[in-house]
Amino acid sequence: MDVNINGVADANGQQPVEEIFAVSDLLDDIIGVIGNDIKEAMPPLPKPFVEITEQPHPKAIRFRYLCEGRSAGSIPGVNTTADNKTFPTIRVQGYRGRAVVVVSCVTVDGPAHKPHPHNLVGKDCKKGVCTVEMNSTTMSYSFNNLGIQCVKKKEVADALKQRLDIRVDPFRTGFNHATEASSIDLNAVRLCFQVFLEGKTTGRFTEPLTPVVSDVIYDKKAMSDLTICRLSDCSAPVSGGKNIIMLCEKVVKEDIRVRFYEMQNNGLVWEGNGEFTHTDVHKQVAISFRTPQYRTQDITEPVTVFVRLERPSDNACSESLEFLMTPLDTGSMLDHRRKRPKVGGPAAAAAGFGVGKLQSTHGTGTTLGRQFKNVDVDDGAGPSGIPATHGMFYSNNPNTLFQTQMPKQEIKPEPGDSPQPYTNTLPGMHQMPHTSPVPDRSPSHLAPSPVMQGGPISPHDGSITPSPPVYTPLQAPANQQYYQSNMATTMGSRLQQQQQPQNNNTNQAGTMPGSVPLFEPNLFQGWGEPQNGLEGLHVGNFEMINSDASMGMHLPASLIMQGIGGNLNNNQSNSAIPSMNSELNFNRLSEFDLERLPEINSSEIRALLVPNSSLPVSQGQSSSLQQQQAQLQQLQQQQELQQLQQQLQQHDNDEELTDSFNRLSTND
Amino acid sequence: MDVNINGVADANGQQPVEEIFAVSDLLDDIIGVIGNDIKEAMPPLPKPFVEITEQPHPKAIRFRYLCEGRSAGSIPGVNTTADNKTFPTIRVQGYRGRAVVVVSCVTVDGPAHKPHPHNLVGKDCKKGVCTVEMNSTTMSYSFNNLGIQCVKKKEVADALKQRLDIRVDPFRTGFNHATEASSIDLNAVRLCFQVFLEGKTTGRFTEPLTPVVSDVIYDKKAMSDLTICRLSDCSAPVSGGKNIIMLCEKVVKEDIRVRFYEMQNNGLVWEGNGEFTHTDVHKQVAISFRTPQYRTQDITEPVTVFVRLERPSDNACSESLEFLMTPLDTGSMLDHRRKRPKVGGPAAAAAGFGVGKLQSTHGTGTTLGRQFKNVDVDDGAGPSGIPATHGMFYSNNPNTLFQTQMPKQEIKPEPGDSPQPYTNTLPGMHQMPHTSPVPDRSPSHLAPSPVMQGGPISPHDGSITPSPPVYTPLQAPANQQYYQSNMATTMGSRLQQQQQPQNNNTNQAGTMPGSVPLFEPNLFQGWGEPQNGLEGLHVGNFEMINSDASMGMHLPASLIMQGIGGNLNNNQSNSAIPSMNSELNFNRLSEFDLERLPEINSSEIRALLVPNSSLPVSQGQSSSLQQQQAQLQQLQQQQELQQLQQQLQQHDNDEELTDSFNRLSTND
DNA sequence: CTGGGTTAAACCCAG
DNA sequence: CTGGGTTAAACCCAG
Repeated sequence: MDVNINGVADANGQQPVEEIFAVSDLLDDIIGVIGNDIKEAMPPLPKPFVEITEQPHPKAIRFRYLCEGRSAGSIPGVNTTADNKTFPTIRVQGYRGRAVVVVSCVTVDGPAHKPHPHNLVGKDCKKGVCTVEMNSTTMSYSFNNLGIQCVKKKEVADALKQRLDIRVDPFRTGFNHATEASSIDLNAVRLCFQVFLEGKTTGRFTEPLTPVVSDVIYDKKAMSDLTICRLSDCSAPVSGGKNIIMLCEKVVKEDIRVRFYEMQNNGLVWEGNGEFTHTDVHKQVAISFRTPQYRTQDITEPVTVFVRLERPSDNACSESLEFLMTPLDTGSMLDHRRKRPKVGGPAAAAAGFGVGKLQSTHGTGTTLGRQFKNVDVDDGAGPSGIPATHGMFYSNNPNTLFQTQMPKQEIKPEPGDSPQPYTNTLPGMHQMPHTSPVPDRSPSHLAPSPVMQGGPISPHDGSITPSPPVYTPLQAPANQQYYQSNMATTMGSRLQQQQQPQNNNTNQAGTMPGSVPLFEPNLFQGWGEPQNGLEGLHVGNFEMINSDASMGMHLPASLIMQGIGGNLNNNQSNSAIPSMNSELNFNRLSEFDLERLPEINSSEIRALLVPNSSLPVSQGQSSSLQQQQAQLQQLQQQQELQQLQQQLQQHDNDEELTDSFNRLSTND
Repeated sequence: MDVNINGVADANGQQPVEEIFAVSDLLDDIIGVIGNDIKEAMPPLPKPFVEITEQPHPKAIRFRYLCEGRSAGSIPGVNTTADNKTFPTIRVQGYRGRAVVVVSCVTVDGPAHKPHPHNLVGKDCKKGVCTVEMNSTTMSYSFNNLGIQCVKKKEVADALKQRLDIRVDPFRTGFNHATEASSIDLNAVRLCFQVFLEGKTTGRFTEPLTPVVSDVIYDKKAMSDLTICRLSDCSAPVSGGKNIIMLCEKVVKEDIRVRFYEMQNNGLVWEGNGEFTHTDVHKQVAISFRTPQYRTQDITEPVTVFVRLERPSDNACSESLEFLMTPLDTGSMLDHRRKRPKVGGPAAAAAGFGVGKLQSTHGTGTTLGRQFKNVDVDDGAGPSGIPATHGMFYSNNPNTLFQTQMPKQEIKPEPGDSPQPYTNTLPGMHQMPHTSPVPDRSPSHLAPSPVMQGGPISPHDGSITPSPPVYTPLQAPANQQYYQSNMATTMGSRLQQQQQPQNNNTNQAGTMPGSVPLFEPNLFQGWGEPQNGLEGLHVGNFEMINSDASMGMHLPASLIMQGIGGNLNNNQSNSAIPSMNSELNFNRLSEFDLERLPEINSSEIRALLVPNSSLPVSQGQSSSLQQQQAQLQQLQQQQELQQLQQQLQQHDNDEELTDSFNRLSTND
């Protein structure tokens, strides 16, 4: 096993970060030297853990249905930009050596995240989960082709049954939730990363680390931002009551507000709501409302205020548009008719003082009010002109963009929703309010050694993400850490995130008091299954986790593989090989066909590879030529569902399944 | 067989109509006396025919999917009102006696209307077709529970296969169109009525009449009218260019126009279009546009014009709203600020002269512009205030409402699209431009005999629909008959309709030169099937047409049944029985179970009753627990489709099917 | 091929 | 239960 003594981090961070680098590097090296040999001899020793160094982007992709018959795209990293694409990335801390990662979708709600029926699809994905071997030197992996293929409601049970079959249930929640598909939010998932380290036997990945879940990924389709597309008018008299139609992206008529407000010296000096009932919301995409009365009727010049959409349920809001409150005495406006008013920017230009003639003097016929669509994350200079993060309007800060983009379901602040650090740790990272510090856990290798940088596995491996996160906590006021820094600058939000409670990571230490006992020795073993026999099963390719053969496998932790070629057994040579070459080797690994691997000699495994179409649930769903009456069909579907549910709930008692497992575990 | 000599029609029509009554009644009686005995001996004799006395309402119901698991509703008659519900009704002319009707959906395009995959569901419907025995005295039937259950695109082929199986293909078009499901308009159907008269053998309905198709029925869901819901403003300066947002029902952005126009003394004096591109159409339900310049800038008082939506592809249009063109010199408007302008009605009240203040002085916060939704057909006093049918604006006539409500597909004028007479015929009825007159075909019994009126089968049987049709031809200018009367009154539009070419009815006479040979002796026999043997098959219940046993039946015309109870064999007694009683008996007829009928002794028929799930097409569509890759699944679906298509196209060569038919036809 | 708008299919609320 | 609005699932266009 290769030990990298190069502990000097790249000078790309602030001073405190670099100090950490040195310490963590040292610890890491020690672990690296001592290595696996002593790990098992000393169980209570600091355990390696997984961290997410680049979170998936919360809403960059649309979930795709299987029927769409196309790539589901690749989830980008949250810090992705046009010229620097990033991807969800994890790293194992406190360990060097071979390791495989199984990525699957889990439900948003934690801490016991349930298997989510949606499937991961892409290069290394089979049966809805992604399985790869990490770069065993950088101990990092960047998932650059992970798409989310959504299942339809009717197929939730089937999908979860499949997950059960491959025994992917990171938090051992079981599959009872398959019973009530409607309870599962199909518009949001988290990625769950389960890392398995190579154990005593070469090629067998028997040592599970605590699974780590990502931030929430929302279906871009389901979740449209609050967006004002157009206003029929950008001005109204101070007296209020002017009828205005606003075109917007999809809103929920019972949960939307048109808010007017005025800022002065970064302070809120007035606010008022557009008046409308929910019958005034047209097809979810337009609102006709009457303007509120301004705080005073006594103005002689137009006053610039702002309008935006707000969603009461989660305090989300749209970008703010400028809006002109005009004096009551409109007689003077004739003077302004042909000249642009001085106040305001483009909004004022289109304000028109209520006289159509003015608007007709500029504009091309396609501009009406202002149009904002697909407001870019990088658009720091938003049109609102509101100072970043102040009072109730902090979310106009581009850094808080994601805060304004929550799904329509009421979202309650939850520790797991807090942003994860997307990069290295800081001293306070493990000092969560509700968990004990872990003194012997230290981050290591915040930057890869020069020889590894831009290495073959992933271009983003080991790069300390240089750009700041562009989001802030979902519910800032509910966040204890939030007030530690009221700097909304890059550094500020970065610090803030790094000091967030790390609910998903708090359980990394198996010995941590009060934490969920995720490190019980038999945690990742099957439920109620005998453990004997499995140790002796050699599949020869970790790819097997994704093949049908693994369906009968009893421990997701038992990722059993042999080295294929010298590359992956020898980290040193791996890192020295030109990137293309080693990448190809790595890829080829996942393309191996079970049939072509001579190492496999278990006919039992092959037996399991035949599709289990004999299960009653797969029958009867066939749509035959006879059109069935609706009642009959529904009855059948209910029966199928019940059967499926029984399988999911009572799989331990299911003779067929148990038999398969028993046959497998007593084999080889 | 009963002969009704009572030939005096009810005096509910115009004079010319009554004259026809007398003639047709006489002929009808002759036919009734001579009866079936001589019919076959003298083929060219006047043949009985079917007429639709009440058309189905073109857009009253929404097609429902099977999966919606609910009643699909009942298609009302076109003349239905709140206190006088009507239903699609047919009548057989020139015949008295037992007859059954098979109703099925056919495609809109004629004259060779193809079987439409959508299914009829309701009381007497099975396998997607409705089969009832008519009242053998009134020779009329009112279908009061006919719903349309739509099939999804993917199941078009299956649905058509089922129609093939029950041999319902009124115009013998075959089922090749199942190959290209996308070519079938799933948002519109026609009802096709196939009447079979009792032949020589009692209870066997072997004499098909020419099938008759109804007017088009559109899916209410798919076809929203052009409707202006709101305008952000109802006035604009004569200079034009004022930005206005209009909220509307779903429109197609490439096929919509906002038309302004001015009427004076029933003449069009100005028109102009709202300026917008299709990026200004917001989510199909809102349009932001700029007002056109008025014909003159030189006005001192506001001028009332109209706005409406127009769909160029089919010249459909919405109701018209009033709109105020305001003088350029807005200085004077200060004088008007607190008083309502004299011109115009409600639109003027909301006009506001471009000053928000005015609007705020009235209105309640929920009214903005004007709202028009679900404009009722009976709303003769529309808000447009435009005189009926004049110049290009004839379609503001409430009588032309349906003209404004065509589906978005480009609709070309087609003879078959012309409205059918919903009641009795006029002298010119058969004198179509492109078909020869049929001298020996006469309508008969336009009104039932007094004893039958309000009879047991349907309360609407025999009533000469008293109210006028409320629609006009789809493409009035393209209609030759249109200009024969420029009265847009009730009588006028009625006359006009009655003089329409009757494409669907032109083929009623089998001897008509140039017409499709619909009365070839073997027209309704199976394709390429031997005809022998079938005559001898007694099923005992015409219900069999809807049972699986009939799948093997070879002639849709061979509706073979025996009388059940004395009622139906004796028309006289039937008509004398209290309505409930005979209706119940009639209903019970359709509830008979095959198993309970002792008459049946054909094991072959029973063999056919097992679902043909062994067909390859019904397999493989099962969604198994194994999530298949999209490509694989698509491939399989294609294969299934191909198999199905082969069955549909080459069913004559299909051994399995042919074998069934042969077994059936050589049996009993 | 992708992103993303639109239609067709399901679902479900309110009367 | 009905009518009919809304969501979820498919489809498909434009770049």
